[in-house]
Amino acid sequence: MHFRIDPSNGLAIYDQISRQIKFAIANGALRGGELIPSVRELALRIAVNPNTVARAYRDLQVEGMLEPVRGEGLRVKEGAQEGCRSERRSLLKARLQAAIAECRSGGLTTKEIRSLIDEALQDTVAISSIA
Amino acid sequence: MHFRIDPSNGLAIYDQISRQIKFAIANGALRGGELIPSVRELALRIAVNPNTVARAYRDLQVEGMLEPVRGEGLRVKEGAQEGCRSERRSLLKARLQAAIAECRSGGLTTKEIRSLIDEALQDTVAISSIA
DNA sequence: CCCACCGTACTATCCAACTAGTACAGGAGT
DNA sequence: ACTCCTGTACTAGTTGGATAGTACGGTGGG
Repeated sequence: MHFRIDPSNGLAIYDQISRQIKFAIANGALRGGELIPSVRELALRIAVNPNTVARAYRDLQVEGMLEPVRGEGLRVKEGAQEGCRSERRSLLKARLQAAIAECRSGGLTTKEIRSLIDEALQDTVAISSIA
Repeated sequence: MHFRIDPSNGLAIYDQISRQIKFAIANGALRGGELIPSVRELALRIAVNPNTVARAYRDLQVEGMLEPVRGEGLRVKEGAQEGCRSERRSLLKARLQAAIAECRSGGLTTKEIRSLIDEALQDTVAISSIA
């Protein structure tokens, strides 16, 4: 479970946290029944205020992805993976749509957009292989 | 010159304004020597505070895209198009890269990302043909 | 000359997000 | 029983973005 928080991302930090946890559940990095990092530990790890992490966890509970275990922490709900997979898809699609819509309103043709996307795909391959 | 402002975009409003003006210069909707809409007029049109528009205009002056004309307003600088074109490219590429990077960190394969992108490209075609 | 408009500047206010610090009830492990 | 850790709750302060309102110097046109 590795986190990457970017304060200048536009997205609120607690949103970035909850998204990344959803993604981790979606791809099996976190499984049903497994305990997630405690509020204080995660806050320390990603250098963020504990309240911000708690806010993300609360959101995830409301959405039914996590459940509390008395005295131990928060656990990934059994069967949360399907929900996370479909939500991951729609979240990421919305993000791609927004970026592409801005390209269109900027006057780029579909062809030009495709070429930009190909560049970006290659660049991000390079980045993720470094990291 | 048509503007579309989305307050929940993550981007600050003044950034959205300056970006869209750069894009308009890039694709020739605004040409060198042409006066841009006044602070007060644009603010009224997009239902935003004049200060916010003024902030965007100030930024564009600092970046060398606009120049003041005493008593008349702000004018697109002669030869600003090239700069705007290259900047449009890098701004949009950065946005696409960020979206794709989030897909990758979410555990999607390049193939899955491509399929999502194709969907998004189709959807935004539909949207822009409506608008 | 005068009025309308231009950009610019400034202060005050509001709000959401985030930070900071503290406190509390409950269970685990020893 | 004691200590440590868990989530949760609360107040207070900070920051950045946006709003509201006002004011100023400069210019164009009637």
